[in-house]
Amino acid sequence: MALTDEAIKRIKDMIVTGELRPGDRLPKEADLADRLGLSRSSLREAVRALSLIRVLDVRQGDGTYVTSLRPETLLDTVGFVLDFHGDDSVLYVLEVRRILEPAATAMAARMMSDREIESLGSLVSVTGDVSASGDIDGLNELLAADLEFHRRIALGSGNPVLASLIDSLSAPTLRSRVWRGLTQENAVARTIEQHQAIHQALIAREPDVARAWATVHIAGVEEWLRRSIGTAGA
Amino acid sequence: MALTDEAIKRIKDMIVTGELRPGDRLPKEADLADRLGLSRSSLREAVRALSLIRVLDVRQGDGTYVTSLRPETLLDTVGFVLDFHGDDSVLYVLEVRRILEPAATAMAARMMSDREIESLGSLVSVTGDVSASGDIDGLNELLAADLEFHRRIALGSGNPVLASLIDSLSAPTLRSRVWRGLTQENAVARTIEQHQAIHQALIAREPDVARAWATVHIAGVEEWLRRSIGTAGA
DNA sequence: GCCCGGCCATACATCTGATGAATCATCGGA
DNA sequence: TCCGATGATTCATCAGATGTATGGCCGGGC
Repeated sequence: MALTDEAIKRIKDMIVTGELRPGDRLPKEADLADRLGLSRSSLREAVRALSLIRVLDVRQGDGTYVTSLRPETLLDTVGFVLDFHGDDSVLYVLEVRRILEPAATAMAARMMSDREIESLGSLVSVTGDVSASGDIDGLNELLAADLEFHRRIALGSGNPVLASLIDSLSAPTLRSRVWRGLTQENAVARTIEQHQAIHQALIAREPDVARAWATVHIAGVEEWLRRSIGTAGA
Repeated sequence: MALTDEAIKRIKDMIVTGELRPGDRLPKEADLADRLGLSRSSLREAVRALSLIRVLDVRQGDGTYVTSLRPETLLDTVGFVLDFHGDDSVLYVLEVRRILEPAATAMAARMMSDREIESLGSLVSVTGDVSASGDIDGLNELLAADLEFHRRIALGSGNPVLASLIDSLSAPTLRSRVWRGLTQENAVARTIEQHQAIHQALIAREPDVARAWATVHIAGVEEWLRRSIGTAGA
C-alpha cells in the first residue's frame, strides 16, 4: 500500500479509536509527517483527501482540525459523489428517494413540533407566490423552496442520517434538467398542491396520509422523468 | 479558494461535462499541472483526493484513469465515511436500513430470476451449518453469509444505487459490536429462520410477505441494539 | 480600564528539482 | 512462436525554499 494511503488509514484509525476527537487539532504538518514517517508532501495528500470528505478541516495559518463528524457533515460527501453520475442514474436515485421520503414524511408527522410544522407554511405559500409571477428568478426561488421544504421534513423525521441522505439524494435530482422540463408543463401547480397536501397531513398528524402524498409527489417527478428520457434520449 | 480545491473542481467539471469519460486516461501529472496552472505537488493533492472517493484510479508506472463511475463504485465511499461514526449513529443507520431493505426485498421478489433466488438457498443453508458448529471461525463465516445474503437481495432489486446504499449501510452495522452480542443470545437461530422466511417469500414471489419478513429481520437487530445500548452505555 | 491597530510567530499553501519504483511496450534470443 | 531482458514512461516520495493567512501579543489612544 502506498505511503499516503497508509497515512490516510493511520489518521482514520486515530479518529476511530478516539485518540483524535471531533474538534481536536492535529499536530502540525511537519510533526505529524515525522511521526508517521513520511514527508510533508505525502502527508499533505492524505490530509487533503480526508479534507475533501469533510473529516478534516484545514485552516491556513491556524492548523488542521477534526470536524464535528456529525452525520450531516459526513454524508454530504454523498452529494459530491452523486454529482459524477449522469442523468441515467437520476432515475435510480429518484427511486430511492421514493422509498426514503415517504418514510421520513410519515415519521415527521409524528415527530415534528407544532411550531416546526407551522413554519413550513411559509415555504408552501412562497412557492405559490412565485408560481404566480412565473419569471426565471422565481423558478430558482421555487426550486430553493422545494428543496428547503423537503429538507425540513426530512430533518423532522428525527433521524439525522436519514435526513442527510435524503438531502444528498435530492441535490442531483434538482441539478439535472428535470426541473427545466417540469416547469414547462404546468407541473408547478401540481407540485404546489402536493406540498400543501403534505403540509395538511402533517398538521393533521396523519402519518399514513403524509406518506401517501409524499409517494405521489416523488412518483410524479419520477414518472415525468421516465417519459422524458424515453422520448428525448441522452 | 485554494489552488488545489480549484483543481479538484476543474477535474470534476471535466468529468461531468463529458470531456473525460469513464476509463479515460488523464494527461500525465506534469502536463495536467501545467494545463491547470499549478505545480505537480498541488495537482497531486487534488488527484489523491479524487482517488480516495473512487473517482480517479492512479496506477504507478502507468497513468491516472477515470473510474467506471458506476454507482456501486462511487457509493462505497459512503461506507468509508460511515466508519468515522461512533456506535451512537448505528441506530440511525439501522433505522434507514429498516426503511430501505424491506423495499428492496419486495422489489427483489418481483425482479430476481428464478436462478438467482435459487442460488440464495446455499447461503441460507451455509448459515445453518455454521450455527451448528458454533465456533468462532464459524461466526465470521456466518457474518459473511449474512452480508452476502442481504447484498444479493439488494442487487436483486434491480436498482444499483439502492443496492450500493444498502451495502454501504450494512457494513458499519456489522463492524460494530452488534454481532458479538447478538450471537450470544441464540439470536443466530432466529436470524436463520428469518433468512429462510425471506427466501421462501422470494420463491413464492410474494413481495408483501418478503417485505414484512425483511422488516421483522432488521427490526429485530435494531431492537436488540437499542436495548443493548440502553443497558451497556457507550 | 477598555478598545483598537499594528507587529510577529506560527502553520498551512505552493513551487521547484531530484531520485526511486512500478509498468508497459519493444526487441532480441532461444 | 514464446519468453525474458531492456528502456522509456509515469507515478511515488522526498527535501528545501518561499509565499500567505491567522491568531495572539503588545502598546497607544480614548
